[in-house]
Amino acid sequence: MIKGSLTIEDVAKAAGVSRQTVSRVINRRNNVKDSVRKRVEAAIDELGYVPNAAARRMGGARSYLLLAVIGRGAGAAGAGARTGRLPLDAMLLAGLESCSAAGYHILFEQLETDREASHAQFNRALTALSPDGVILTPPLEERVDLRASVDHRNIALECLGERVEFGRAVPGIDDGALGESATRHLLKLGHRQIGFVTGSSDPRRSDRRLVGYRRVMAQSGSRAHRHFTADGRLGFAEAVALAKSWLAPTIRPTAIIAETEEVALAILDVARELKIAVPRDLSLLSLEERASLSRATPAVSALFQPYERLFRSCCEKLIARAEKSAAPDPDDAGDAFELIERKSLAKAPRVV
Amino acid sequence: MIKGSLTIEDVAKAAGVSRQTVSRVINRRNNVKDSVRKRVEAAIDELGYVPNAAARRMGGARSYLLLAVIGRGAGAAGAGARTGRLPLDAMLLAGLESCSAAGYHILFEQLETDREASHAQFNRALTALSPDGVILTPPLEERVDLRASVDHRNIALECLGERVEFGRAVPGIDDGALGESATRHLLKLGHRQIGFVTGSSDPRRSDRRLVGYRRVMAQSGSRAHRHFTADGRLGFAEAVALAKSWLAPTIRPTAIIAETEEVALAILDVARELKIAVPRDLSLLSLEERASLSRATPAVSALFQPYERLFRSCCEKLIARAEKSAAPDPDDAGDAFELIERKSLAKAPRVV
DNA sequence: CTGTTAGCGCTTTCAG
DNA sequence: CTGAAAGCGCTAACAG
Repeated sequence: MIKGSLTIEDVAKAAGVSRQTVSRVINRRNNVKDSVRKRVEAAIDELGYVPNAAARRMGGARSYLLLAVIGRGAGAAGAGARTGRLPLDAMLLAGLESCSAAGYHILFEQLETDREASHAQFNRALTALSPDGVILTPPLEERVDLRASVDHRNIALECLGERVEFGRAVPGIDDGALGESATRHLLKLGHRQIGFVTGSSDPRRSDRRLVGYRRVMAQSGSRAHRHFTADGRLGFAEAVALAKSWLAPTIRPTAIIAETEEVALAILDVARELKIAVPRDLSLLSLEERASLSRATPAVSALFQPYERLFRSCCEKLIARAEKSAAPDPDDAGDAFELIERKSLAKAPRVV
Repeated sequence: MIKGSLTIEDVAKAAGVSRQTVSRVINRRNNVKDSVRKRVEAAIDELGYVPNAAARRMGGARSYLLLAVIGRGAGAAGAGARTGRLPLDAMLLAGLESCSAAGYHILFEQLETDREASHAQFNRALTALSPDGVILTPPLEERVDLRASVDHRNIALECLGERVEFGRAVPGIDDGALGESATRHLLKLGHRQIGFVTGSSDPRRSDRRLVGYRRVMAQSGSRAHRHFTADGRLGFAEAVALAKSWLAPTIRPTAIIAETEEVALAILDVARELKIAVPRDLSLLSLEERASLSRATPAVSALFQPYERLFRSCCEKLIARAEKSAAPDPDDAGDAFELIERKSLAKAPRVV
């Protein structure tokens, strides 16, 4: 049988108080006498009462729901994680963890491609669910219309990361800094001829990374970025061809930054074929982290954006705001990027 | 400003009907005159009205929510998909797709390890969310206590796949059949000396697959399964050692079934080291599909369970039940397993 | 500190 | 076929 649903009323009766008092207890209000609170808590435990989320929402309070929005082409497709995309599985798990700890729940919504249609879809989700917070994942943070919708409904919003553009802080992961950071790392190892191979599924992000790379290269006085750079979005085959055209001549890069795992692995293959020893003759750095990099020979180092951590942090901030509690310690934000040093990085060879 | 929330009442006024009629229209009841229905629909469109899910639930109707439950250790951890686990990202995307098409939403919940605690957590989620349907993912379908909870609340339940055990159909993916199927495939290619290397994170599933393998091997009259089988759960290092001990001697398997992508890649490495040509001298079949298999040399074939499709099918069934509409065509269930033939399979060599 | 009174937005009755 | 009434379980806003 369906048990007629255990309600706040049942608990109130059992504890001999009004349901409002029970409500105060479950919402951790501080205006309840300790002895009463204990009595109520005991009743809750004994009956196994759990407040109903929908009813709470109806009461005019929070919905205890967070909404994470992803674009088409985010995450994996088919079998295994595709390259150049969001690590959805890790993000989901991170979200579940931070939410369940606080009694929240997280929902995902994947937006259609069409701009207008996706906006409508977004609005629909917003009003149907009335979440307490929304997370816009890359590259959706650029969608001003979506941000406006959230704002208009007075819902808390978070995006993954933040960067400075034209002197202003804008939401979104700092791809430029990633490009810079990777380039600097290689420069520090003595490399001057550093190449950059794109491959991400999002050309705008590729461009920003490329800009960061070029900036640092120019500053360093190297001109390699004029030769060893691919401008457009590259498929796997083009990446291979490009790598070959770079690595076959005598004057070639001593280090390459690969935007994706796939491209990194492709370059590794090309190097092996051309009998260029990695890392002795060629250093390789991937801007995307995947398990397969650690199993390659040699294992490929990666400098990457901590999506999982960023996502978790978004959830926590949103929950904190909803609970009106202090925001989680910003100190634990950690580094902007994570570096996993494996076997593909070495000092630049003496002779180029 | 918060727009005072567009309600069913507003639509009713705009269309000049009672809110009950509007309710009937949005719930696709058939007892509404066509002209009235059109008027209401026009009003809905014009105002951009979207029914609030929480309120609908409160009205005593469906919640339009599906709950997918996963165990600890499911899905990926850290960067990139771990091996021997659920392709969570693909499942999430599949779920989002089938749900959003029907106006539903799907939530995930990851259960703690402890049995009792996880049961409590499950119950909490169930009563807090009151979902219209629940999906138990492997290996949770074995948890009788969870199934009972769902049943008790009269909530629809689906699990990934179904198999026969002791003559009865039980929920859960048919791992035994996967083992059998893989073995048969290799047998058909003329192989007799077929090895099986485990590596899954779930020993119970490994065992079932192993049993299937052994059954078919025994039927075929081969005794290879007595020699080329690993019984326990293998880590990567052990898998490598095992593969070496098999492949070094003159009498060795001509084909190996690898339970995970990781193990498959390990065997590939060992074979290369030992100068055993794949697939000429050794065929390799992975029971797990990952993108990296396609990029290995040679690319590794895989016979695997269609988690994504199964998950989607669960969502669809649940929604159909909630809508009391006919269940989706069972014909489109597709094959039990999917085979991706790549370059690692060949006929058995003449001489062993 | 505690209880009372109103709803939240929708759907189930049940009458017309 | 349509409308009116009642209430889902909870929480704001007010009284005490």
